[in-house]
Amino acid sequence: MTAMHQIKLEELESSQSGPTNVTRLTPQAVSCQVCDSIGGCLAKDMLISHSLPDRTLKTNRGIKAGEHIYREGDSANALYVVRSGSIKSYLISNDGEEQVLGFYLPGDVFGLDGSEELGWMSSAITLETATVCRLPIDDLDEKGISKQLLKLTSSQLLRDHNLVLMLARKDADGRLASFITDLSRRYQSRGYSALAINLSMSRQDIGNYLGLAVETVSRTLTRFQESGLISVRRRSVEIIDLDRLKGIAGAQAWQ
Amino acid sequence: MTAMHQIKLEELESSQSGPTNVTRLTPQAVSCQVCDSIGGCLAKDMLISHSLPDRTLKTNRGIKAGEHIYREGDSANALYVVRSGSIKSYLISNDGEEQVLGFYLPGDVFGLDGSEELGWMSSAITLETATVCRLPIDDLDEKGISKQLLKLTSSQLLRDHNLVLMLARKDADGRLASFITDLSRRYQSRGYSALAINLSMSRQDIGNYLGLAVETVSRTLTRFQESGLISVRRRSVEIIDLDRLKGIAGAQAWQ
DNA sequence: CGGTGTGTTGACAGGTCTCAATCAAGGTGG
DNA sequence: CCACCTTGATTGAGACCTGTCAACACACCG
Repeated sequence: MTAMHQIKLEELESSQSGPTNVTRLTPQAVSCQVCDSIGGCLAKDMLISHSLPDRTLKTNRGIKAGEHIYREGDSANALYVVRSGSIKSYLISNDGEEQVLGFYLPGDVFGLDGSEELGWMSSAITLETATVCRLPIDDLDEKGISKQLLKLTSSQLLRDHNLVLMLARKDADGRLASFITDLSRRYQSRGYSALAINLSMSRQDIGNYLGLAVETVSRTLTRFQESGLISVRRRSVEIIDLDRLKGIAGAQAWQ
Repeated sequence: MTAMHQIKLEELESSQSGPTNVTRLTPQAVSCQVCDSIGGCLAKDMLISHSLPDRTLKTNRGIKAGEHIYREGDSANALYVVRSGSIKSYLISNDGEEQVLGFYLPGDVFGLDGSEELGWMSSAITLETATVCRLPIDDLDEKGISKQLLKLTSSQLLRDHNLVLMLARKDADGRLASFITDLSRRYQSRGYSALAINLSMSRQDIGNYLGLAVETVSRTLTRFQESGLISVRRRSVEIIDLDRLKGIAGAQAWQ
């Protein structure tokens, strides 16, 4: 299982060690200290506050779109932080259907839903070229880190609870409005524009995530546009009336 | 915040220190070693494998129905294990609506969705007279326990993912069938009957949990009965055709 | 006995899914 | 360079499931 990841990383390295890597300014793996991540990094805070060795955090650059970071069942021996790009988390139910569980943006921690013994409960795949940092579990097993770990996992649980709240209580309009305003909020908190969003996921993925048919996603977005809420052209969404959109989004769990 | 719990426990103690407690064979707080819990106890395994002090685990007996174990926002300074009875976990969205997140049966660990800093993300309330064990976080912060912690939290995440899967992909029949077969499976694994279930939660709670109107819950259960799948009379459910019920329940995440 | 909370049953409207066709964009090979 | 195919996204029509509103039945309890 560990070998699988190693192979993946080696493939990446070799695929990047062509004539092009002469122009690369940063090596494939960089240390935490020199990370230029915008908007802070949970992992960095965690490492610094526990003065863990710098080797703990390795960054893998340029993972191509559609590559897996880990797969369901792999022995979960690390946590990950998104540095650039976006990641889709999903599971395959025992009847073979996919269920999208969430999307991770730069700064997000993912990979918490697994253990060495039971393996990961989900798979993680890049939606576009991405950079992720890897924190091996073995390096995290220091005294005093349990509380940090519970803080991370409870953030993930809050995320899931918001999804449950959405699926259980909202109609298609509320779900799409929540989805868009959530992306807007998260991008803004990372220093990006709050109103110009470039979707990295397909309508299929959005519908799957929100428990809606693709047709409903498409129709609802069109109706939002006709109502002057947003302007949408394929993967690019511009928010025109954020306040009204938030109103339609409605309830969420207290953050 | 911690005071709130202390008060609650003291109230419990005093409310039980009447003439009746003469007949009680066990004290209000018992140690982990003498626990007669059926079907194993995750907490016990955890304590023993890390040889934590016995004082770590205290049991609170006879919490009355409708009492809170903890509330949203309280500083999360402990994990809990159900010893008897059943617990409902829920949150209040920022528009004041309740969302039920899950039900915990004897042996289940709950209270993982919180941190000292951010507080609990949900509330936990007893659905009937219950006994729970309390594991203070401070006592869990030993070297080598991170993996155990991740195993517990990933179990909780699997639970949530199954709920998401259900809400996103299943119709009313599938949700109710899943709900019943899940209870059946969990009761069986704890040594209880797999076919005779006594629901501790109201139709309201079930509907809220499954994202359905109470009327739909009622109607669906009636239809299940008419189809010879189950026999239902108020809170007691008898499973007649478990295989067919599992067929209707359909997909779930791999356990 | 009435009151209250809980659960059941009925009628109806409406939102969403399914099935289908069409359109736009990108890639491939001749 | 263009025809062709593939994939993703949009739009339309109809059926069906589920929510809403309402009335009623049942158990529990003062």
